[in-house]
Amino acid sequence: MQGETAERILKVAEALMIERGYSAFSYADISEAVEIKKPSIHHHFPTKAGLAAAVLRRHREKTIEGTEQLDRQIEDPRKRLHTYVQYWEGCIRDRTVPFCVAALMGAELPSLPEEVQAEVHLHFRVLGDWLERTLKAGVKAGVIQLQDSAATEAQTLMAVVHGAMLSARVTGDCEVFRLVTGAALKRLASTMN
Amino acid sequence: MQGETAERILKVAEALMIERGYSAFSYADISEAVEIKKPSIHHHFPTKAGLAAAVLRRHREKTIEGTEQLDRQIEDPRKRLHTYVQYWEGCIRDRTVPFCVAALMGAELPSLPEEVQAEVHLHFRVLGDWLERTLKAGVKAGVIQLQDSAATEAQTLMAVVHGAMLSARVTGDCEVFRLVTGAALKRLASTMN
DNA sequence: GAAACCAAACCGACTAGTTGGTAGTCTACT
DNA sequence: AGTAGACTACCAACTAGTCGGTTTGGTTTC
Repeated sequence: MQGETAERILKVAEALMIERGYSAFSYADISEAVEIKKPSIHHHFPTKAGLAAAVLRRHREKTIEGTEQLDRQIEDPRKRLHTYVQYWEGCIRDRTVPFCVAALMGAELPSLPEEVQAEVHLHFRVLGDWLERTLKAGVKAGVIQLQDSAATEAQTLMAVVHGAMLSARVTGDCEVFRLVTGAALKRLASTMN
Repeated sequence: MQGETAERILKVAEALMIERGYSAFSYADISEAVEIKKPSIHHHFPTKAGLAAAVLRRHREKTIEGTEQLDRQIEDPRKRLHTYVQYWEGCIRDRTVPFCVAALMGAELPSLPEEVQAEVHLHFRVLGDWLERTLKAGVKAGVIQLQDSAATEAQTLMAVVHGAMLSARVTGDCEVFRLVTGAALKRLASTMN
């Protein structure tokens, strides 16, 4: 769909958005990192809102791709959730992706352009749906037990992951993420497992 | 400690920070809302970083005051936690304080001035400590049961609250906050209660 | 195979508006 | 007289975005 430069811009923009949020990153920052002049960025992404929306679209597509891969490759739904959480643990630990872009944009939601807001909404729905489906599959397979509705438990898991991310960012220590998400997953495990 | 105008500036600044985050609010915005010219704000708060730090300091003091009041007025530690969560539920529902300033600043942490970062760190420590103390008191009183260390459960509760706040902001619906935090508190309740 | 053409990529120079912050002045109250 | 609070008038730096023009690589046409 798009060239190599556009891809590099998207990657840098994502990193900057994760580090600083929407309003604290600028085309000048990207210009420096990509080693391309500012107007050239506008050539690829005419507006900042469009660029941010593109970053989130790409992130959502990767999320969908990733979860579908988990669905295919791992039979046990409980292990799928475990792998999903471990993925984030790795990203936070090695500081490559220390936060979820969509979650960060969610925190800033009211001040975002509508087109960006829409992408954030979509990501939360997509992720919530996958978690709920996976929890239900786990119950069916007898490896997960729920104390509330699957919808509520899915929202809880999402909240725990996002909240633990936040705590990890603030403390600068991935350990709190590991402990908190680990406890949440343990609680979902069926007793006979 | 400070005059009435300074207090009004702090209130408006807090509201703006909650709505937009650190870098997306400006002295011009405050100027408009407080109906005072921009340089007059600098008279009270010379730098933006100092103003933000003051907002967080005030927020932390109110948090400490509030939790101490809970400790005094409510005997049952489980009910103290319940009241704490209900307080936020009310704030989110009536849209007066739809998010925790410190949590939002935490999300933006890497791009914040050091003096603001320090205040964010403090808030997370203060809140985490109170939650842990209260959980331990609940165990002692036999109204709370823990499946992990008090420290981990405290961090979990904090993560759940922050994550649920985020989901409520993104969905624009307080209900998800109620459901998720409600489930978390229910899980802590001792069986014989 | 060279000439002509084209679209995409790129860039220097610029705009209008905003940012946090400063200097100096005026006024009201102690 | 001194001080706190507010003001007008600035500033340099930065913001997203525009303009017109150049370079580039590939495709068509003769």
